[in-house]
Amino acid sequence: MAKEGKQGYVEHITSREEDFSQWYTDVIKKSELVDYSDVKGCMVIRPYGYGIWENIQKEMDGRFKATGHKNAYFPLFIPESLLAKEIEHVEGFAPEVAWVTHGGNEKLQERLVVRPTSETIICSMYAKWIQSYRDLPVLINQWCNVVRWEKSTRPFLRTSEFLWQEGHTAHLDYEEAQEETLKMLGVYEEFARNVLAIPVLVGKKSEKEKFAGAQSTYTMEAMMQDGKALQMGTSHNLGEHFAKVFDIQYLAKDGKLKYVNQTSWGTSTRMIGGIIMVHGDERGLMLPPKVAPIQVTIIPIAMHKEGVLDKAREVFSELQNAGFRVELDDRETQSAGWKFNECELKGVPVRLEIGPRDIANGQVFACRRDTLEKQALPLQGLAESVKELIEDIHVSMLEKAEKMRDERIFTATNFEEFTKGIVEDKGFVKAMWCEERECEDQIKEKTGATTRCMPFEQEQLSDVCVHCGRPAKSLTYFARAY
RNA sequence: CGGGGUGUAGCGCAGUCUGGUAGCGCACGUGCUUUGGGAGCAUGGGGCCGGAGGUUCGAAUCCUCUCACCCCGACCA
Repeated sequence: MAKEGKQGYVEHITSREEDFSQWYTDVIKKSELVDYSDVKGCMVIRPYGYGIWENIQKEMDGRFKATGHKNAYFPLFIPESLLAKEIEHVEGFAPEVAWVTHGGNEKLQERLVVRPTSETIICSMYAKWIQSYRDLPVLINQWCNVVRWEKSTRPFLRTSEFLWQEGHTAHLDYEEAQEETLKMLGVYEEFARNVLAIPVLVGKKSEKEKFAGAQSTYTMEAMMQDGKALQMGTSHNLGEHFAKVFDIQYLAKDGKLKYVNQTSWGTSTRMIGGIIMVHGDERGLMLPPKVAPIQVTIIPIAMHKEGVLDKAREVFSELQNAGFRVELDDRETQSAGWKFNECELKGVPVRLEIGPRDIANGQVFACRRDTLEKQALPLQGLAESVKELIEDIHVSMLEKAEKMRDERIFTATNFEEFTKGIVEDKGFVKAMWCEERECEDQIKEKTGATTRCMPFEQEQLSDVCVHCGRPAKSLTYFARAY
């Protein structure tokens, strides 16, 4: 933010309290994460924004390798007949698929859909690949783009085209598939916490909210600073459903022909939207150090003075060799103050200032993005202190997000409390629920909230269903959602 | 698809009510001085006012029709 009365400030960001939605739009544009394209609902991810995605990919892919998954690639186009094989699935996605009707000037015999997800094309291949129990499990992931022709769109949160990873596995039986489903949900949860510094709620989706064609869907839900929920990842146990449709059978040890049990799980560029809405503040982005494209920016002060630039370059090399993603901002065209503000807008975790005064004292001046606290760090052992600083930033960002989330989770044992939690306090509400669809619809209509997830650890809050008076079955989180 | 808004320089806007041939801030070019929280002075370049039609001597401004985008809802990672 600019100082009052100071001429020449560049960016103004709408206050979060004033208009969270506008704040979000301002931040992503002004920090150069994305731009709007000419095609409605498609975003241009600029290099700085893509850098976050690259780091997410790297971190997550490492985890997939550790759990034995391999990457592969399947086609962008899916023949209509293939998609249409699974009726529940096609009904779930039909309203939002993009069709290819022509190849060059010729009309195609059969229309193609641009994949909204790849279950069908992958299953059709699995049917060929899997013959025996010896071929199982199949553990494959793909990084790709998918297209869903959404009616209304928002950068990162809901775009016509988005980047994601989708894991597709095939297993011997239901139990093994279930284990895989929960294992990958666990991987996502750990990733969100340890990489994105976002604490999530995990649990099961209601029948209404579950994936088209899945036996059961599990989710991780994060709370944004305006109290709305963002689904940041899902993991589905598909059971034998797709196997029966696509005829994926194997010969078991006992000589019987059996259907495989499958899972699929995915996370997308939506997570970047989550990072922005969980951590950002009045100055702009605040990136968790593990995904920040630039972890440290070095800003030389009074660059023209003897030795300043040399020392800055020295520090740059030292940190780079120590493995940090570091940038030396030696542009002569911008003033130091301008660079400070830009760093904050773009959410760089650590800013180092090096000026004549610091050099004389054998130190650099460090400012951390999360608290904006400044401290002098001795040049001696700098890489180590920066490492500690960065680790500390991650921890304190996570703690802050955790506090923010917990403060806005309310418990309701009747509908008055429920409405208050959703409408007035604008948060998540924990309540007992009868698991009836009708009840879910009424809640949506009256409060705007949807069921987010049913947690694994069940506790008994009240015997009365929150709304409709039928016997309560499950503890459930409700919230408005993005 | 409903409800609300906005289209004027690269970005953000004023001007529209009450028609008179387009202005401000930032950004950009050049020169000098600056550089520890968005620098200063001087000087310069850039717009057929979203599009089409109409009214008028004259339209950014009034009328009609269109197109695009944004926000809030219904649908979704």
